[in-house]
Amino acid sequence: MNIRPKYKTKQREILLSYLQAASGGHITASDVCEYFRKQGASIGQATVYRQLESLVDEGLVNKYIIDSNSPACFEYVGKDAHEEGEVCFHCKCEKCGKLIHLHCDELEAIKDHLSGEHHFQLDPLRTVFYGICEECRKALSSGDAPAGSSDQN
Amino acid sequence: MNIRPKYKTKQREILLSYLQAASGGHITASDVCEYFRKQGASIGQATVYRQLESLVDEGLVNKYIIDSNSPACFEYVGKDAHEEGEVCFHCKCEKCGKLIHLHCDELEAIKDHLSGEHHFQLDPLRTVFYGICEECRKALSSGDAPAGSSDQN
DNA sequence: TTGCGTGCAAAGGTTTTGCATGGCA
DNA sequence: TGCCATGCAAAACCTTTGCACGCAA
Repeated sequence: MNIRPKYKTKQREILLSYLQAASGGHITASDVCEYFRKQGASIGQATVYRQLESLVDEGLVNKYIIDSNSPACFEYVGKDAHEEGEVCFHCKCEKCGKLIHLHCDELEAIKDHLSGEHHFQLDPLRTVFYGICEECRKALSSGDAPAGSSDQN
Repeated sequence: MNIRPKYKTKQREILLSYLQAASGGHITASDVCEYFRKQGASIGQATVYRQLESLVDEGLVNKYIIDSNSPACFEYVGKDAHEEGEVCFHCKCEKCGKLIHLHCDELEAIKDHLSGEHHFQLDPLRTVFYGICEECRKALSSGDAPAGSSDQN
């Protein structure tokens, strides 16, 4: 939550608009670099990481760490969501690696439960539910390997 | 959940007994290497990672990722918890690194909820709730940094 | 003009991989 | 004996850092 002076640079604007456009999706640092390349613009990876870090500090962007050896994901959440109690949970399929994005009151309730009963202040931003997604479960029960499985991360 | 043939090697046994002895604590790959060195035994880091991966696959050990650029932590959870329907959830304090074990019906209920409503089959063994534990929250709200803060892997 | 932001390249650290050897069953 | 596990070293990977230059204010 470092509020430091911010210049309005071209890189920051493009990055921010990209994140906003992809709102609800998950973007990695290398996605950002690729996007800039496609736009004909260019950016150094160091800048990407530094800008993303700033945006996370400012609360405009969330950072998710799904697995230790896959790159961190970023997602634009905006100022409102940050100030609101807007909570978002993530489910990660252990089989196909898919990341599912959930807004759900019942899940939010566990936040209160953990806080009230277990005195633990849940951080939904960092918490990822691991398990098996619908397609993979179907594929598993219907015999064997799903279509494009075998991946992971 | 790969059940592959397992040989009972010296390295595996020492590693497993170390993890069991440190049950409830969190251990990194380099901790393991150091432990072997102290024991007069030796092990290659590749073996450490490979064994840990196997143990995680078997459900004997859980893997926790606290921060993208700090090493992953491992913890022995045992076979019983895995084979029984006995569900155990883990809360990890992002501040002090403490790992809290929870047996709780309400948390188990989210398993059914995710399955019923979101068609996602939760794997409690892999899932870790991240957040702030009671002591750290108190320490944070009561002014500033807690006693031995600033740590965390 | 000031000093933050940028870019390049190199470093940092963790984790993975290839290949020959050793050891369990 | 057959195969898996091991160990070493090197690679791969994401991310951070140093330093000089460019650009916003």
